[in-house]
Amino acid sequence: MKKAAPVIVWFRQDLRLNDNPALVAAAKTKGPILFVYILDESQQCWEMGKASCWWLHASLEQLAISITKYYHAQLILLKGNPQELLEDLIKTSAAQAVYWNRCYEPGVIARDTAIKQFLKQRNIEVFTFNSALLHEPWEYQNRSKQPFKIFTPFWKTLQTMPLRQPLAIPKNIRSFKKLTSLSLEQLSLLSNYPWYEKLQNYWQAGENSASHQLKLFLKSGIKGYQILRNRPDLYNTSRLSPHLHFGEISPVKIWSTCQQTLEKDPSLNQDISCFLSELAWREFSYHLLYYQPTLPDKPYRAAFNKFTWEKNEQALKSWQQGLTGYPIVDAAMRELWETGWMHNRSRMIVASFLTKHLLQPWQLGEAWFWDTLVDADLANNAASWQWVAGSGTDAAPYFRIFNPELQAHKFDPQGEYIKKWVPELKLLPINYIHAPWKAPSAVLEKADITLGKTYPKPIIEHNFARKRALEAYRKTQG
DNA sequence: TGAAATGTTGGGGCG
DNA sequence: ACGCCCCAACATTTC
Repeated sequence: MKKAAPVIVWFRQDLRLNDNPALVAAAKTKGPILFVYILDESQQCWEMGKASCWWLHASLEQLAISITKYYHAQLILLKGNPQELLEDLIKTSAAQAVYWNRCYEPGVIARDTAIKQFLKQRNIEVFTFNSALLHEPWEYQNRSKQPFKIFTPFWKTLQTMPLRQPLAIPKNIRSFKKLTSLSLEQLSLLSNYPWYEKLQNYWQAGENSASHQLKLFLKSGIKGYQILRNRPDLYNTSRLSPHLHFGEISPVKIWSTCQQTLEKDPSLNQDISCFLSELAWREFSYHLLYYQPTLPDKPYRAAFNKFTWEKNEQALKSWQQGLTGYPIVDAAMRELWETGWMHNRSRMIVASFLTKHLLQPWQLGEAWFWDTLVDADLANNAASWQWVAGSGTDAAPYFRIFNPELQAHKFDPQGEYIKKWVPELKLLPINYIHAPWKAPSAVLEKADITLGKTYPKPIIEHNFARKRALEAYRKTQG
């Protein structure tokens, strides 16, 4: 029998061996496999944020370990222009086919389409798969065969669509020997200043960790999720977002594990359904981005093109640094800076504050999140900012302006979230911790606080901001 | 996956 | 006992 030709498995945002369709398909060829990751420096796609770079570095390290452990093989690391690097690799290895799992950022789609065409012209086979989504963005259709614009019918449709089972790690594959690779350090994903060391206190990248996190969540976080997911002071969200973004775990795996958990404990029905609907929001974002490639830059609804934002560097900076004088906003922004992540309720509150209280363009908030979040994801980030700003489809209505003080009382009733992230307020009694500007001077003094010195006065007054936003937003109607 | 303004109701104080 | 007012509690409307 003729010996099977070598094949390339090109890892991208699928940094796992479990449930990896491209890897499974490549293994079936029986040819020796080259495992490759290419850091794209061809400027064709959205440049990664700094927190994402840190995560990628850690995730690649884990993937390389897994590949060594399972296959006694090496993950080849490269950087530069993917098309040129693949061409070189094919020349030196005599590989006959390239396997990859699809990505969905508009720039990446364009890049991959070109590479696929380029390779096919050279008689190299290309096989691509869905590993990152429950269903392909183009597989969702509403009753009139159009893309969805509203979440609820999208979610209903998703639940009726048959879903594949997760795939096991392929065994007994042959790996390609004699390779040259850059070292992980040579990818230069980490900056010289080790700011990111703090992130190591909160996160462990890699598919083992992702799978462990899912188990932990289903064991101790899912019960009561429907209510408790809104509490930034508690640990009741899955925190799987960065793992999902880099493909360390697949949504198919999450879905199927949830179904298994539900079978064991039917009383979790509401909570699991609610959690899966959050996964569906992720799908919805990808669906929107696929049909609206300008989603990250331009308002979905054209009426917002003429919106009169009040650009203000100082206001933006106060928001970024967590110095707005509104404890819940500041706690959230500092949580982000410290951990590279922010609770979803907090994200809504700070996004509402930036776009509505401060009237800063949502793109500025989006850019800050892009740089600082370890789970920064083009589709989710863009869709979510537009949702809050009101410029998206099926968005929050323009008049929905969060009152930071009320939100704080509702979702951080004991003030624990504030105490954790805004420690200079920790001595304030609960009835003032969410609104220190209301505290009598004796109370402030006792709590060791001087407003304007140890903690800022509110940079904007709520009622004034609310009315100003309503006025500005009203013009986008009709 | 709001908040604020406005409207309604009903119990209690009081003349 | 009755009408009147107050206002909390809840409901509805508006932004």
